[in-house]
Amino acid sequence: MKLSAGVEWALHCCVVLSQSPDPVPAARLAEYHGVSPTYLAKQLQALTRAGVTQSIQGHVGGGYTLTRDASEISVLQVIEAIDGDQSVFRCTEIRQQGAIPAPPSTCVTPCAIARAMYRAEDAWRDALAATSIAEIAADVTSDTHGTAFPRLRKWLAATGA
Amino acid sequence: MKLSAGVEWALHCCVVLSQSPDPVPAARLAEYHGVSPTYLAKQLQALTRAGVTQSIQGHVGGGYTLTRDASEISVLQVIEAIDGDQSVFRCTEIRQQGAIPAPPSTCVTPCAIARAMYRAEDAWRDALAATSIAEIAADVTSDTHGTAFPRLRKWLAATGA
DNA sequence: GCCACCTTACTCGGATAAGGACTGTCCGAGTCGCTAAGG
DNA sequence: CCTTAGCGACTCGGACAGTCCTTATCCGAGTAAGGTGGC
Repeated sequence: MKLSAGVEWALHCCVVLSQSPDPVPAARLAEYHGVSPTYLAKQLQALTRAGVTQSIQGHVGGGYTLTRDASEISVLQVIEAIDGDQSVFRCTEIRQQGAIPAPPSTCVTPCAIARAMYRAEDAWRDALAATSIAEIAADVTSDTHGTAFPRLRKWLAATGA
Repeated sequence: MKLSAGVEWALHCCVVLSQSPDPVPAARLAEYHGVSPTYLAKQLQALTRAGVTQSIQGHVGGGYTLTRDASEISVLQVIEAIDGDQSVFRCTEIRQQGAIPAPPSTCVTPCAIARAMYRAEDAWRDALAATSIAEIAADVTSDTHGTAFPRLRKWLAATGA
């Protein structure tokens, strides 16, 4: 089990976008992070489809912006935008197959194994839903002693002009 | 992101093994669950490598048994045996790449994004580690009003004899 | 001088190949019980 | 009748293809600004 690399990229992009009032083009985000521009574009499109970001097409000052304040965007929303909102564990109901299949009447609730997996998954989702992009940005600020984002904004303004 | 189907199989097999004092061959487990015998064998071998099960080779009464009481085997141990114990989220340290790389001196700790992901993952692992195979077996018993395991043991004895 | 049109440059968007992991399979290695021959 | 060597059947174990999804890429669709020609 592994999480798509695009999730990491998308999260970093959301943090960057939270620091820029102006739209930022996909190519600029890719250049800033040193990743594939075309593949990053795919992730940004997914974010837009999920309503996390919005895009301004055509027009020189175009690019991507967040649709709402960074404090209103959770890490979980970004992950589900990229990776899908389907469950990590998928019960195939093998209890209803094989030599001694369980009668459907006893299968109105998920099997005990699936319940345990779903419980753990809920704990995972809760933790991710409780963390917002704004909180991560605040952590980055304290990690870098406030140096990261001013430099970022300066770079964005320089390349944008 | 998705969890291997082998994880579900392995969990079901552990529950079955917890109900059988005698070794159960891989082919019998596959027949009981209605899954591919050869692929299930692969999962059982992984469980043995991880020390969750032990195998008795040769000799007609051979097969797999649990290495310890089902209450001492957590769901997490089974998952890690099949799927590996590597982290779901893998930080590629893109903060140190691109246009404005972070100096390594500020990267002694994981970046804020990775920390958030690891926190959520710890919550997931904690929930899985807190659930044992014995608890799942107890849930199955109550789900089926105590009918499932007697029938299972009878079937195992019948086909084994 | 003013307006409308066209060209242009820039941006996103979806459809299209390559690589790797999960899925599924096969045959060889190992071990104990049974059989049969010899003492 | 007892012992022992050989045979056989059954089991696990690791090495080998097929298929789906992730990764990576390309070209087309859309938009607004700026220039140009006409009125």
